[in-house]
Amino acid sequence: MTAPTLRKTRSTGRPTLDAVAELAGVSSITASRVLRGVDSVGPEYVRRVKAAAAELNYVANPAARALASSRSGTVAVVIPSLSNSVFVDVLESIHSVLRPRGYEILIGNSHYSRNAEEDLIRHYLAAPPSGLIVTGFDRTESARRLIEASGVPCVHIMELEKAEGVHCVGFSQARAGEAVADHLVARGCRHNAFVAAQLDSRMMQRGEGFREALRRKGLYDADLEILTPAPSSIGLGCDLFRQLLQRRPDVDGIFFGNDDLAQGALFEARRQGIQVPDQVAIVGFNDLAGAADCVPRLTTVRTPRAEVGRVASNLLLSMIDNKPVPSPVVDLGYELVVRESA
Amino acid sequence: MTAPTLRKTRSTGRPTLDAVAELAGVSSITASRVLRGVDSVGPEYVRRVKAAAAELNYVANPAARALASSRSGTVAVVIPSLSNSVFVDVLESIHSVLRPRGYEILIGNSHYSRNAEEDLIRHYLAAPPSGLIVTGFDRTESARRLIEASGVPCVHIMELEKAEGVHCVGFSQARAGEAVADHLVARGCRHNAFVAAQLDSRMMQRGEGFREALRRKGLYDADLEILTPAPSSIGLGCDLFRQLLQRRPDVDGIFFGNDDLAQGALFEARRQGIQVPDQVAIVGFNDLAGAADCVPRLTTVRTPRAEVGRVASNLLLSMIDNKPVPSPVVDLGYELVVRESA
DNA sequence: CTGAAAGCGCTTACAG
DNA sequence: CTGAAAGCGCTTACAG
Repeated sequence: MTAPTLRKTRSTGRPTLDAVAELAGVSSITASRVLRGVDSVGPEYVRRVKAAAAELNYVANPAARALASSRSGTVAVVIPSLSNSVFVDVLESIHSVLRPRGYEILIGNSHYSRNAEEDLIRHYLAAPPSGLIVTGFDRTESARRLIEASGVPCVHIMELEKAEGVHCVGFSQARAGEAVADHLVARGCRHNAFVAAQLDSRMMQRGEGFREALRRKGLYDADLEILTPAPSSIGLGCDLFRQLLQRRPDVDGIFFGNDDLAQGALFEARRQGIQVPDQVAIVGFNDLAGAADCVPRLTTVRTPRAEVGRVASNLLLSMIDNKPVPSPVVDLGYELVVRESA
Repeated sequence: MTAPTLRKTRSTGRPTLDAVAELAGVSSITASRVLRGVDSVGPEYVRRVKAAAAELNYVANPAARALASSRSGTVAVVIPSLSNSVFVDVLESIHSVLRPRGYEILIGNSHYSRNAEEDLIRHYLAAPPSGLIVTGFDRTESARRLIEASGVPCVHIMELEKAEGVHCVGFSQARAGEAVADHLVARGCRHNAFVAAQLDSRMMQRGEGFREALRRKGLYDADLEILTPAPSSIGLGCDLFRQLLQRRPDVDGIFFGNDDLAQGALFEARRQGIQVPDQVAIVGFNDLAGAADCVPRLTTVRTPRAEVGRVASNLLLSMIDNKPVPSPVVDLGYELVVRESA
C-alpha cells in the first residue's frame, strides 16, 4: 500500500492550491482562505501565501471552486437582441461593475423569442449562476416559474413592475410614450401616428402610453398606427414612412418606437421632398448613435441604459450577498430630448 | 462505522447522475456514457438512462464535468468592441454554430486596448477554455506567448496572416483599401483623402492599401489624410469631414475607414450644401446598417462578418476535435458595393 | 487563528 | 459492452 501521491500541478500544467500551500509552508485550506480574502488568517501566513501564489502565477480553477462551493461566480444576463445597441450599452455597463467583482458574465440572446428565452433560462439555471439579469417581464409561465423556483437572485431590467419578491430597474415605458404625445400635441400636431416594429412588450407599452395621452386630448386616431413584427431597422423605417404618408397624407406628427425607424423616415422624407418638421414632425426613441447628428437632428427620448446596467448590477450584488436592498423597484426615468425634427 | 451516504440530489435540489443511474438501474458511469453520447452502450440501457434523465429533468453539472474531464465546454471570444456592430455580427454567427454544439461562449471586450486584451486572455486561459477566438494579430508579446504556451486551439479572425501554426479566417484589409482607391480614381477623383478613427491595425491596413494604390497611380497626397485615435462615430464623421473640407476644399474623393464616419460626412455635407458625389465622392467601409438607405445611398465595402464567424467556428471545432483542417488560413474576400455616394 | 477529513458531481483510466 | 475505484482541485463544516 503506497500513500496516494498528491499532484502539485494540473493536467494543464498549471499549479494547484496544494502547490501554493506547500511553497508557503501552510495547509491548503489556509492558502484557500488567504486567496479568498477570508480575514481570520495570521498576517505572516497571509504574506507567505500571497508571495507563493504570485511566484507560481497561481489562478484558481473555476470549475473546482464552483463544484466545492456550489457557487458559480457567474452572472447570466438574458437580453432580446444585440443588434439593438440599447442592450449593448446595458451589457457594457453590467460588465463594468460585475467584472471587477470577479464575476464572469454569460450573455444569452433570446432574439425576441419567448421560447428561446425559456431555453436560455433553463440552460443557465442548470448551472446555476450566482445571479440572473433578465429583460422585462414578458416571458413564458414556465420561464417565470423556473426563475422563482431556482432561488437564484434575479433582477429585471428596462421595465417596472411592482410585485411580491420582484426586483427591477428601469423606467416607465408608458409614461415615456405619453411624454412624446404631449410634446407633439404641444407643438401643434393634430394627426399623430405611432409607428412600431418588433412589437416586443416595451414597444407596446410605449405605444399604449402614447395612445392614452392622445385619447385624453381627444386626438386619438386608430388609423394612424402602423405596427409590424418585423425587426426594427433604418430600411424598414423608410418603408413604413412611405406607407403611412401614402395612406394618410394628412399626418403631421409621428412617433417612431425606435430611433432607427425614425432615421429611416428622415431619409425617406428627404427623398420625397417632405419637410421635417414643418410638414411632419418626427420623434424617435432611445437616442441612439446618429440621432444628434442626422438632418434634421432627431428629437427623441433618451433612455438610461448605462444607469440601468450599473444600478441593476449593484442591486444584484446586494441580493447575492444577502444585504438589504433600499428598494426592489428602481425608476431611473427618461428624458425627452428636443432637437430639430419635432 | 457507517457506510458513506450517497447523495442523490445536489445542494441546489437538482438530481445527480447517481440519481439517474439508480432510476435506470445501471451504474453511474454507464449513465454518464449514455448522456455523453458514447456509443458503446447497449440499446436497452441507452433507452432506460434517457428515460430516467428525462423523468428527473436531469442536466449535468458543468463544473463537475469540467473538473473531472478537464475540458471546460467553453469557447472564449475576444473582440475589440461591441459598439461596432461588425463584431456583434461576428458574435451572432459564432453563437449560432457553437451553441448547438454545446459550447458556452465567453465574450471578452478589450475596448481596443492591448493591455486589456492581454488581461482577458490571461483570465480566460486560466480556466482554460476548449477553444479561443481572437481578433486579428495586433497584441502584446505576452498575450501572444500566453496563447501559444496554453496549447488551446485558437483561431484569429478578421485579418489574414500566414505563419507557422497560426489559423485565421478573414480577408485582406489592404486589398479592400486598394479596391476603394481604384474605384475612386476610376470615377475620376484626383484628390483622394483617407479619413480614419480608432486606428486599430485593421483600419491602418486598409489605409495602407488605399495609400499604396494611389501611390502607384501617382495620386498620393499625404496632406489628404486625417487620422485620429478617437472612437469612430457618426458625430466624429461630421467633424472630420468639416475639418478636411476646410483645409482642402479641392478634395474630390474620400475613403472613410468605417461607415459611421461616412454617414456623418453625408449629414455634414448636406448641412453645408455640398453635393455628393458630384462635388466630393464618399466611400465607407463595412456596409453597416443604414448604408443602403441614407441619402445619397452609401458606396462601401461589404465585409463578410457572418461568414467569418461561421467559418472560424467550424475551423475551431475541427481543431478541438483534432480533425484535419483543409487550410489554416481562409480568405473570405470582400465586396465593393457601388451605390450613389461614389 | 489553523488544519485533517470529507465531499462537491462528474469522468478517466483500468479491468473484465 | 459494463462497472468499481480513484481522482479532478477546490471548499465546507467540524475540531481544536
